[in-house]
Amino acid sequence: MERLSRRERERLRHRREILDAALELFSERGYHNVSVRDIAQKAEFSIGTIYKFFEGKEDLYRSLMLDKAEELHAQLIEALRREGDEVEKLRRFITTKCRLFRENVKIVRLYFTETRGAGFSIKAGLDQEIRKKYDECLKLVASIFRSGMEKKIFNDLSDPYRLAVALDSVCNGFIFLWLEKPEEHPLPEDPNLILDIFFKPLLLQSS
Amino acid sequence: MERLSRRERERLRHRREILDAALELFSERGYHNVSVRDIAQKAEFSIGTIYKFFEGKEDLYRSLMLDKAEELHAQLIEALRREGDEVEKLRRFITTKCRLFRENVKIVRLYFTETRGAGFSIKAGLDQEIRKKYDECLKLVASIFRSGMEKKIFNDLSDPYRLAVALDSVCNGFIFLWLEKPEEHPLPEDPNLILDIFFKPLLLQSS
Amino acid sequence: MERLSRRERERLRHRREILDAALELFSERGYHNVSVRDIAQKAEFSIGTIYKFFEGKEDLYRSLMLDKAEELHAQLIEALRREGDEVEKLRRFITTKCRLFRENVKIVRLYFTETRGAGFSIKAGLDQEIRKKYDECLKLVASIFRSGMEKKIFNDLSDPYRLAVALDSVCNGFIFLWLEKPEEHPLPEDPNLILDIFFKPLLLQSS
Amino acid sequence: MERLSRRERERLRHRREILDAALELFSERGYHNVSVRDIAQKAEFSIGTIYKFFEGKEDLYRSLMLDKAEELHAQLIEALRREGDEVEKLRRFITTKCRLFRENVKIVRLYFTETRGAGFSIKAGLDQEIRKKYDECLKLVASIFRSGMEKKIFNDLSDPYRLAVALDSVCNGFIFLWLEKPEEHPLPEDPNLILDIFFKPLLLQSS
DNA sequence: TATGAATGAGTATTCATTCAT
DNA sequence: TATGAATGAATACTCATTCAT
Repeated sequence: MERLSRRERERLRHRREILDAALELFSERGYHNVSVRDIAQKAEFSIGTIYKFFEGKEDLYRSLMLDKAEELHAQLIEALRREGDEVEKLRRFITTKCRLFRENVKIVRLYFTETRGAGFSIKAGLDQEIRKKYDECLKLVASIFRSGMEKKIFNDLSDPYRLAVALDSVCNGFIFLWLEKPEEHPLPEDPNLILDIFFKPLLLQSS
Repeated sequence: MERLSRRERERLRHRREILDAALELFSERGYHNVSVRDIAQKAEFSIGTIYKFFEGKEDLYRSLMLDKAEELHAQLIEALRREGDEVEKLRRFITTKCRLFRENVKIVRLYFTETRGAGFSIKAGLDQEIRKKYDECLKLVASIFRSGMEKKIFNDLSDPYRLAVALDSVCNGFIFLWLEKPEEHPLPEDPNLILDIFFKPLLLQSS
Repeated sequence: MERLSRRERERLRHRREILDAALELFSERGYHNVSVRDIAQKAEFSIGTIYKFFEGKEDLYRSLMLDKAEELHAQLIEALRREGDEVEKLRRFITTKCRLFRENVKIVRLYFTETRGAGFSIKAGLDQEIRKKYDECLKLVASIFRSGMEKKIFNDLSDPYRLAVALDSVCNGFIFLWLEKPEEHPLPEDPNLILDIFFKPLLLQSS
Repeated sequence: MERLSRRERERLRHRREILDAALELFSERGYHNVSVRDIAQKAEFSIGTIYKFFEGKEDLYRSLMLDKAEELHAQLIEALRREGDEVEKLRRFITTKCRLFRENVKIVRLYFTETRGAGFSIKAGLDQEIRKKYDECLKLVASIFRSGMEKKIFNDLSDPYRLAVALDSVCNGFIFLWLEKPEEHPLPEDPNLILDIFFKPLLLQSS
């Protein structure tokens, strides 16, 4: 078991406090409309201290995004890896993804501006790292579809990776709907609401 | 038939040239990383001339987005309104959407940062106007699903609006894939590649 | 008798229209807060035409001030030169000065910013020319005091020029009062209200 | 006795240095012909530092004017309030006013452009604040005249406030004369030179 | 070690003036 | 001759970053 010195623990706590303040501000006003001074004030540190923890505004932003991205993806991947049959795993993917987004609205707003927005945002490098993690997830979902097809649980009507993208996209679509008008379009509690779109035929005369 | 004076035609051409230069730069580097000076230089006009055509940087951006959004949405809506049965209309929606995006990659990058990104970006008002148009499209697609259900062509496995969101999201998902790695993930020419995901059951033992 | 061609007369009328528009705007907003475009619009001429009449914004301003200054000083000097005894002439100076100011509030506002303000205003040259005219007036008033002293009508309690400055200053003081709060401090119709301050002793026990 | 920290004292010194540099430049070239960059260079600070001390160019100007106006008016009012009979007080008013102006030529140039110039200059609000102080002085002088009249020291030939305006105006007139040509028209050391104009009758045969 | 005063490059915007039509 | 589109230098102000204390 690793023990950090009090010094080290304090440092980490301060780092976290700065990141929390930054997230609050960035998610409210966007990267370019928040100054380092704003963050310092909100976190109740001096500007100099911010620069002790991060190389600059950009590094602070990157750290914020990567830290959270890592955390969220770790949870998502854990959910996908847990024991269970294919359908169960897909259900878990959907519920976990929805829960994570619900619990992390602020970072998600920023996250989507980055991952979905044009690649120029802030720094190309950030994008690449997050996309890599994102793709890891998608590939795990794809592998679930593939294994389901091999077990003849799923119809192989499309390439598994594309199916994964499709499933993920539908989740995202519903999440966006919820982000825009939370009361009008609540996030589905029941993953079947999403899964049925894939599992059941929409076209009746499937001749 | 309305005829514009030479003066008027020149003005419009110049306006277009400025917007084109701006689109090029904004899509490459993002709104905040492009200065009015950059745009002026790229468009080969003086800074003052830019301000003759637009009230400011923000107005220039808004004009760019709204002009294009209007154009794209007009085409999309026209495609949805043209005669045809429900399946045909959905196919047309997919092919048109994919074609429009393929032909307008640059604006689409910006478009997605705006419509899907956090609401703070640039100006809330723009967002609202574009989202309204966007929603108009979704509602038209929803009405296709609804009419299909009434005609018993489609299974009413989900709310039509949600189905529209799902279909649109899957299209977006594939478009993003293509945007990231165009060679690896070409945009499907055949709309059935997307439609089959909805039309055919993924789950085999649909007991 | 000099006759101007129609061309020439039109030119002068246009010049006057431009100067009138400029006076209106300058007196409302001040030299630096009025653009040549504003003047052109108000005068209903094109910018280019303004530059046909004046070398630039500064020249326009100078012309405006000098034209009016000449006109006003001409009237003042005429009033001082007209026949009459010393007391009559002083009365005429006061009434004429007050009337001219009342009738030309707009130019007077500008005039005072120039003549009394710091010498930097717009262009030192302007100042000099106007001050010269101004001083001409003062010297005429001084000569009235001097002649009055010689005729033993006036007590020679002070240098005539200084007396002239004093009389003029008291007029200005009352004019400023009136400019600020016209209802509260109306301009005296009766010149004796001002003259009595000089003519009668304020101190009673003039032992 | 209040002691300021070294930090605080430095700050105040820097603020004063900036104001001094600004006064120098404004009085030479006028508000609109001095840029913030000019002031920063003259004060040997960076532009950013100027904005640490003042909200903007206008605020810097206002601070400069109000600081000095307060200081000068405080001294003038103190002079008027000190013990003494009416004639003594008037003498003190004249000598103090002349001394203050002599010692503060630069600010006075600016002061007059503001208080006497057209109301549009810089910002109406400033004008109001200074005029209020100015009027306070005038009313104090008026009260001296009034009390003198009540004591039958002064002849009540005019409204006390108007007399105050007249006296002040004559002082201003002489001060302007001195500002223009200091050698030719030195500021009177002896206040009686001005007072006699009021105290003694100019008209001999006061029939 | 922590602070925040100081820096100055960078940005949006204005406007007097020119000149092709 | 009259026009007004085009020009671009100039300016107020911001903010990421540094560094002396």
